[in-house]
Amino acid sequence: MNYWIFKTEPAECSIDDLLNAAEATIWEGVRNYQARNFLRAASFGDLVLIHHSSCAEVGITGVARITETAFADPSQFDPASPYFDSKVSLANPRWSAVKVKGIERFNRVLSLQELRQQAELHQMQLLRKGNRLSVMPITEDEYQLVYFLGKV
DNA sequence: GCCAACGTTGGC
DNA sequence: GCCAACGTTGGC
Repeated sequence: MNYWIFKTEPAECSIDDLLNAAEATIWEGVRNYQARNFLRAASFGDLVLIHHSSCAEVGITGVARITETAFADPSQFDPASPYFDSKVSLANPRWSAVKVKGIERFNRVLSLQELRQQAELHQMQLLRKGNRLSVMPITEDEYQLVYFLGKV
């Protein structure tokens, strides 16, 4: 079992969107090689902390689970998609997607400021200055602490 | 809206 | 393969 943090702009796909979706939600549009490689490393059942970015209340808002491991991201082939990549073909896809299901919403949003106050979380990539990765691994201990804080 | 940090592109 | 220029991300 692995643990991850996925960033999302809530205007696009919030924790509530994930929780309200009848089916699993496709996590598409990742266009960074390092983030893509992390997506490919995700296993069925892995737990995912959902982080809201570029919004009024930035922070970790809940938990989701990987329900389908990496497959070719369909949006890379779709000229109508903002994630379209003209350099790929069906025979030579470049980008991957996974599917996730929302599990639960935290009782409050865990801000970056609050997370930074936890000495045990200082190693988290999410908290590094200038961090831009949208898919990041997290240790089990870090996950457990964040989950605890979110449910207080 | 500012701007630091970072990834990508492309000329050489 | 170097590196400057450029575009994007994302917190604040």
